[in-house]
Amino acid sequence: MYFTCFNCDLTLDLPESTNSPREATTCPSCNSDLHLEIYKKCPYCKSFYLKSSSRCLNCFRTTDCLSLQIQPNYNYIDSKDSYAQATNALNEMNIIGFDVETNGLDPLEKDLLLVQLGDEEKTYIFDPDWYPFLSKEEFWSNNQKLFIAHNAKFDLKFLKHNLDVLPGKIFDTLLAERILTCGFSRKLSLKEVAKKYLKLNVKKDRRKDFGNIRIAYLHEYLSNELLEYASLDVQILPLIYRKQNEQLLQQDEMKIASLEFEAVKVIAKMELAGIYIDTLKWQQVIQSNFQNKQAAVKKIFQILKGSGLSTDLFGGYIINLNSSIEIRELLTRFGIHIERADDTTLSQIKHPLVKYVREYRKYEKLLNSFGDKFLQSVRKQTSRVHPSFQQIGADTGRFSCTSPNLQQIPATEEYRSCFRSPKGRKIITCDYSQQELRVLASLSRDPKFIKMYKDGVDLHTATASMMFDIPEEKVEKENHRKIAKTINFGLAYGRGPKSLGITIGVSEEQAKTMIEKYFKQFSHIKNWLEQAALAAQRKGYSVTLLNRKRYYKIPPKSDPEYRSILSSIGRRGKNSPIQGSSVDMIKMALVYIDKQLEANKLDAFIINTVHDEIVVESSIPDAKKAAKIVQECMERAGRNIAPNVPTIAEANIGDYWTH
DNA sequence: GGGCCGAGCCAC
DNA sequence: AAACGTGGCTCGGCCC
Repeated sequence: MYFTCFNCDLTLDLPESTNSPREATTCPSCNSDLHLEIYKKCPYCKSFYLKSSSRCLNCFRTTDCLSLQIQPNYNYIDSKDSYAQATNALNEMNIIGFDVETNGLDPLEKDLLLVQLGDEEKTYIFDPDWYPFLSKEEFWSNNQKLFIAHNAKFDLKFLKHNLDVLPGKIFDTLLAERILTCGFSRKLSLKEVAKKYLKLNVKKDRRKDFGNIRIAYLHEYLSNELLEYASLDVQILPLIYRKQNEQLLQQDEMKIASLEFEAVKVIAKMELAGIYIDTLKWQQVIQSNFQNKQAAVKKIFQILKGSGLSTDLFGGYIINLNSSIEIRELLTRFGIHIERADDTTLSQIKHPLVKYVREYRKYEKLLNSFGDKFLQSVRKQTSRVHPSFQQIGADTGRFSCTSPNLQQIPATEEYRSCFRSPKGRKIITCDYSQQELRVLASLSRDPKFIKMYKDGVDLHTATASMMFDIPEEKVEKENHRKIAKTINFGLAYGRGPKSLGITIGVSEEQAKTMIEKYFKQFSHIKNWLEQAALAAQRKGYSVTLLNRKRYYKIPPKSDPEYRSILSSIGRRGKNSPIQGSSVDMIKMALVYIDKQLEANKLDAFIINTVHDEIVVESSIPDAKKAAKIVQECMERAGRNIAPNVPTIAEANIGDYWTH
């Protein structure tokens, strides 16, 4: 039995009979009599991990991988009889593997070629002839049945678009794997997952096989081999499910998994719905920012000319204003020496040239990231964009978004107003008020912080009043309140005195004093943050209010980066429960909203979500009702996740996405 | 001509 | 003694 001293990291091999790990055993190295925990040695990577843990936190392997032989076995449905046989069998199954084959990734542009349903014994393969019948089957919505899919979002989008049905209960083996190994690994493909749990080598990606098939010639292309592989993909799903389900129970992550499995349906619908773009307005914005950029360029070259230095100061070619190297070089010629040419550095230099370079960059960035290229992802027929959300994109549980990333649209009316409602409809924007700070209040149970939220006072003013010990009416907005606000928001990031000092323009020493004043008032927050950092470093993971876990790779003490990695884990350990619990909350809200809008048969649907915000498109007559539902659902999720702190969501009905 | 990476910057 | 958390996109610059 191995023990590790958390004070000095010495690992001891002690006899099995040693009593409770928490007992005051003295460490022979540092004499610490605390912090001893029993460790097991991993048979694969030989590292140590907590005895109570079900898997090695270093390599994440379990010792109970099974080896199995599995033979493809399928029924290709080609008659009324075989269809009846298949649906009878499916009606009897409680665990149903579910997969589809398509000739492309975009459900709005490409075809659903096959739908495969079955268990580990047999797969029933349905071609498009059967969709009209299949769509009427009631097993889809039967809550006794669990549909197992790998990356269900993909299959659900094609199913919804072609058959207009969605399964009631889903288990997504990709999401399950992400939950189980969050922060440790991103080996999420079916191939990797099958290898891990079944020691099975699944053949290559099926997409390439089906990619070129045109639906009219489907039958000519389908070979036994193709169908066998399509069948195997389904047959292994229930097997993987059983293994992962057990792991989820062991790691106490069933609750968070159930939430993610409910949410995946909502995300699939949201991606299909897309968001309407006023492309004309978008082009006008591009035009105006292009002119702004040109104006900055003109100013820059005027200054260059006026300085006596010509534009060929780079050996005959004109300076590339997009190159930070060349910008730095240029500034050197003007007697300005900088190490980095980023905006924070440039913002401290008072020089007209620098001013216009910053101006140029600003518009160049907007034109590049939010220019013509963005319009390419707009679907011409409908003038809508259909971005791709990664449901657990960040290790904290947050969504990430691509093609295009709707979570980084500039928060200005100029850009946001391009995301509008089509004619005769409305946009509802609803966001949580200070979501992360309220979550921190809930996590830390700080009585003063919670009271401020219960009293509904201005949080930053009230914290300023307390930390500077002055009445609220004496709090200066640009001084005390600003400092309090900066500290409040910095808490969730593990921000230190140096960075705080730079932001509010005081010395590091002064910043340190202010943080001390702050923590003197909010000692529970101080304690919680410290404990969260320590827990992450010691246990190797953080947890959210719904027990979502994020694992950390703890380096060996011999790692030259050991100290810096460990403090990084400390900061992430502070941030992850806050950010992650906020994620739990908004995902729960998304599920509630989707259910309520449907239950009330409203012509309204979710079109976007950005961390603490949900955007819904609605018909005009339903808008008020929908907005009320959105707000209520968000607040209900707040009460569920953080019951000890009031959660406020603010809804706005308008013609476009507001901020 | 494509892949990769860091710099820089957009969001919350 | 420090050290601001989570992403995606585009570009320059370098490599093969």
